[in-house]
Amino acid sequence: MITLSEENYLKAIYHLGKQGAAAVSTNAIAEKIESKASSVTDMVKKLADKNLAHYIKYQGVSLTNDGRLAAALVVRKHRLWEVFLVEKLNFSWDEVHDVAEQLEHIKSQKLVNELDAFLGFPTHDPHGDPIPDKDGNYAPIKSVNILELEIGSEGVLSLVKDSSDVFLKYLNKNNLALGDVIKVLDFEPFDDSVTIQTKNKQIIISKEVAKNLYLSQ
Amino acid sequence: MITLSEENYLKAIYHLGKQGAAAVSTNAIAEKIESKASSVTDMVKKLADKNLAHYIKYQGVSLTNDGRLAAALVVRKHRLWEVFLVEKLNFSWDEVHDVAEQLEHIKSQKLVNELDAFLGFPTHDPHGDPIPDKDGNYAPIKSVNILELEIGSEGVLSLVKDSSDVFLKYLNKNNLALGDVIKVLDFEPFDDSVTIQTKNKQIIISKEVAKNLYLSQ
DNA sequence: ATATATTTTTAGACAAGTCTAAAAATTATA
DNA sequence: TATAATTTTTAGACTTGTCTAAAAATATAT
Ligand SMILES: [Mn+2]
Ligand SMILES: [Mn+2]
Ligand SMILES: [Mn+2]
Ligand SMILES: [Mn+2]
Repeated sequence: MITLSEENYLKAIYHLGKQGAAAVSTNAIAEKIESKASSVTDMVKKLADKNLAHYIKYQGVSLTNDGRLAAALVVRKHRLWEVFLVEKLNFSWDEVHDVAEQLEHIKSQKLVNELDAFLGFPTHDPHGDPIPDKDGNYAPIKSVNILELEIGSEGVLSLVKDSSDVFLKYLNKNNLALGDVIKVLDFEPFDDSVTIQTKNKQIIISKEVAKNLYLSQ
Repeated sequence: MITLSEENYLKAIYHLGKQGAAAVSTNAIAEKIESKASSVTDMVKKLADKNLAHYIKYQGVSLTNDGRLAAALVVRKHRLWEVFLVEKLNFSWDEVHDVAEQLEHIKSQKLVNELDAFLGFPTHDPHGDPIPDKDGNYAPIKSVNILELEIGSEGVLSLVKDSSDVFLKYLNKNNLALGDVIKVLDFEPFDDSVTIQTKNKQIIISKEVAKNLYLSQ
């Protein structure tokens, strides 16, 4: 049995492991999970004892196959619940995260799979993140960050990397939503801001914002 | 903030308080919650400290208004989730309890109220139990136990008091479900068993079974 | 290569929730 | 009403998950 706390650590390691090196550092986990390095060390030992993580003192952590599957299944639940909240319960995309953080820990195979079916087997959550299947797999992400595009190129906004409500409210305020067609008009060398066009309107977005927007096609 | 454990104790006291005396005994709570009397004593002190329960040493426990509302809201969530699982996710009535035990602790006002609306403001759960509203109130139960009826009287099965999967599977096996029209044909004095008719079929049910079946109209 | 800064681990403490065993209070019985 | 049985509480211990402060290891900079 994997506890709620263990699940949160597995998920943190899973996410940190994606965007970076093979081994994840104690401090990185502590920051992500808003705890302290010493707590992470303790927990990581437990995960290693349960064969969910590889751990070498001072060398960082990585997930075993079992650990990665367990983490992916938590992420699967998180994202399916987010879809449920938005599609069925009138939540907006900036309201779902905290509730999904609770719902992702509910233990019931049948519940997850029936929920998946009820939602029509969605492939992405309301923020464009892919939903792992029961084996923890998902289709590779094909969208590319705005900063890597050429001037004049166009695409559909299909993933926002930051799912914090502050960022999502910013997007709401600027009338930007998943599915919008966006055209890159200019890159400003001074501050790396980007001018984009969407819905016949031009707006300038900062580098920090651009870093979180991914277009496809 | 009320913890998960505190919610479970509140619920136990709430349920025990209904079908009996004003003050609930330590042992009764321990049995219901499958813990030990000493654990109950500890927890009950905490509930009293938080003004959720009235507690006098050796004299038992009862809920304050705050405690009763908190308990009713947990019960509300439990029953709404049971309806969701049966109506939307193809669970049968003997599969919902354990999952609802987890879901009832999810904290989100919006979630509960949107779920309620999504389900069409149901008044009863899949076992016929009433669903409290946001103020913890529900319409008084008007159904009456089979053992209290006269021979020849007829009614609709509208509440099963025992929601354990063993009992519900027994009902499934005997093709008895909520909404069935049932007629009382005979009471056997020897063992208090009851002969009933439903769907043009006669069956004999034991006293233990009859105690859990409530008919309305 | 050595000294300094940073990261990570260890040691020890604490809160929540639980348990067993013993003591105290209440209730039942003779 | 005195004694026995039962219930409830207390005392002390244990687990999980967390923290702070100090020690140890690793990384960085001269
Ligand atoms: Mn999320
Ligand atoms: Mn998301
Ligand atoms: Mn139930
Ligand atoms: Mn029920």
